[in-house]
Amino acid sequence: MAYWLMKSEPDVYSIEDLEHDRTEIWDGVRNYQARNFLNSMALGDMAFFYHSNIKPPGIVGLMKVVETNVIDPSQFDPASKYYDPKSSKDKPRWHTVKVGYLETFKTAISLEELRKIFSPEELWVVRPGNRLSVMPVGDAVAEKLLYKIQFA
DNA sequence: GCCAACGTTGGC
DNA sequence: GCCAACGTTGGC
Repeated sequence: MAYWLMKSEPDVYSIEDLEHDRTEIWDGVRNYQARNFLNSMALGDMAFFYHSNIKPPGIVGLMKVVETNVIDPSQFDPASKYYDPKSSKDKPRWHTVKVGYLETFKTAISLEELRKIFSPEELWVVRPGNRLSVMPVGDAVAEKLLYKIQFA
């Protein structure tokens, strides 16, 4: 089982929204590196939910992958901001996963805190200028995070 | 609101 | 295939 970190702007979709919806297709990723990570996810993988573009940004909860190889429906929807006219139904460009809500942490772990605990090599989200919205999290890093949350 | 980082696009 | 222009992300 692998761990991931997935970013979302809470104005667009927050952990509270996911708690309400229980499961949701993680749509709108339009970056190939991020998509490749989505493609390599397996059932039961865990993902940290990261709130971006908010004060303070940080990890706010945990979710799990409940369905893999989901074709992102927004790529075919001309009304969607994620519409991709270059994608076709026979050859969809954008696959994603469906995630399920697990928990919202009592205390979020802010980016500032993450920078104190982890090096940029350990955790990509603390890399300066990092813009990737889906990234792997190493087992050791994930365990540290989960341990920290337990005693927060 | 600013701006650095950086991915994508398109002209050549 | 190069690279300048452009657009987006996301922290501050």
